[in-house]
Amino acid sequence: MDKNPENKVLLSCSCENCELKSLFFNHFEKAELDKICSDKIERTYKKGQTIFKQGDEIKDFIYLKSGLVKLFRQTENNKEQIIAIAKPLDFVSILGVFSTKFFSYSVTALEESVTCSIDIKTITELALSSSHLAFNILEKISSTTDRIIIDMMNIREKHLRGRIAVILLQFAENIYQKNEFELPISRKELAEYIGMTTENVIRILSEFRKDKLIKINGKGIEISDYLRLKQIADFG
Amino acid sequence: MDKNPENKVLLSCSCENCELKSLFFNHFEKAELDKICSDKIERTYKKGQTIFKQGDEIKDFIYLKSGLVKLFRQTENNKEQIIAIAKPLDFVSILGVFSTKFFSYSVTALEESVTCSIDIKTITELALSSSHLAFNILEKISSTTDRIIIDMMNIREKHLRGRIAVILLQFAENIYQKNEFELPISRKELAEYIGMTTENVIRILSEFRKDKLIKINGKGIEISDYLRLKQIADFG
DNA sequence: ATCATATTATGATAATTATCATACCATTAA
DNA sequence: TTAATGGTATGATAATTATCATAATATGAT
Repeated sequence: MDKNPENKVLLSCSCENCELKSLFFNHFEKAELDKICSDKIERTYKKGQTIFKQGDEIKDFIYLKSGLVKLFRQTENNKEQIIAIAKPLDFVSILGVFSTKFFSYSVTALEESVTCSIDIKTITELALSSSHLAFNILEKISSTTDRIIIDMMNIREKHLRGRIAVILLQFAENIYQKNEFELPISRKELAEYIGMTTENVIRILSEFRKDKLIKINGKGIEISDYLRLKQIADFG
Repeated sequence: MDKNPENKVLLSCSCENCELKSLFFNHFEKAELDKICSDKIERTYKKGQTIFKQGDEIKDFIYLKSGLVKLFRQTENNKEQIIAIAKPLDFVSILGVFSTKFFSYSVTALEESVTCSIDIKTITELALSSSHLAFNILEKISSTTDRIIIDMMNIREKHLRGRIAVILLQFAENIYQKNEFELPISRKELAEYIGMTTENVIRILSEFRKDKLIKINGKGIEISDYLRLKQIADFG
């Protein structure tokens, strides 16, 4: 595949079968779709590469076609917090994308990922000319941020074991749809995600292993006792 | 003022000067505005009254005209968490209002409050026929939920003293725009808001009083040493 | 390969926070 | 009026979590 130094891959238009289309552009005529297609830019990022940084100007409306990315921010005291992990069909640009000029968070790829970007001016004009599009974006963005808020509140009320259980189940159920998966982030990042220290993340994963709730092999996790883990996630 | 048992007050239409208009309906013709006005319902709630409950069907799109309300939810284990405190011009229906059928949280008035409701079907139809409206709602809702997410993450990384400092400054700066105000919620609710126990909220308020950062008189709070409180909010 | 660095791992200890107990005060119901 | 209730207040103790130290393993760069 042909790559330029900026990880920019201009593909010939193939929006016909894109899931983005069925989510947002169903109400468009072919001519309008072609316009969007010709304006969109697909970019490929390797694991660890930055898609944009906190403080960057918001130039594009970005959507994840494939792969997995993390949204994170730097706190006032230079600690990192993971806000969310986005999977295909999720927005990468959510927070403030239509209400501020600069990103309040960064995004990096956790695995090889492909994004689809549309110039923010173009999508804004489109949204202002198509209420269906605006409404679809509204629905999608607000359900995403709602999910983030509810998840954060659920995590907050739990002790460390409960937090780890919740997050493992989230990976198994929402991201990989499997009881066996490779953690896409380090223990340190896991800690930044659910508000605890790296040492305690490691410690509790070890406990879970000793308690035969999970099997661990480096980043590989297998959930061996789903029900008990669920119990801990809900009440422990 | 004329009240029926359901706290419903049907006012003669006076949307001309309503702030809602300048926020969302600038692009409407007079005829359309009149339609909205005739459909809208204003309701007055006394302190402590419920506006809607977690699990209720979402029938209206609700907006706070005056007063102060709290948005809160019941966790799996029947503890309450305050999600946000909404002030005039804020939405009361944010989370999931266009993406789910039932409210995932409750709202009650913290002081005498007036809401303006528009039937959810009506506003949905309007949003689907006016991209400007849809876009304005998108902007407003997403900036509100963004604020909630960032605030929650800021609170999370802090120790108890920092959390109390942050929340006191939030009341002073965002809600009352004064260094002296009456707390609209109890210590217990404060605890539910920032994820700590009631006893520790009380304890730390006492500490702040002893350290001459604030003056306390029941629910009355006066910030005496803004700079030091700010310091604690940022780094303590 | 070898060095440097980051990640994973575990224990000991310190710091933070929650829980339990008690008391006082204000408000409301009987 | 008294009794009951809920909010505020404070101390003692227990539980939870973070920090510090150290080491083994893995990863990446040269």
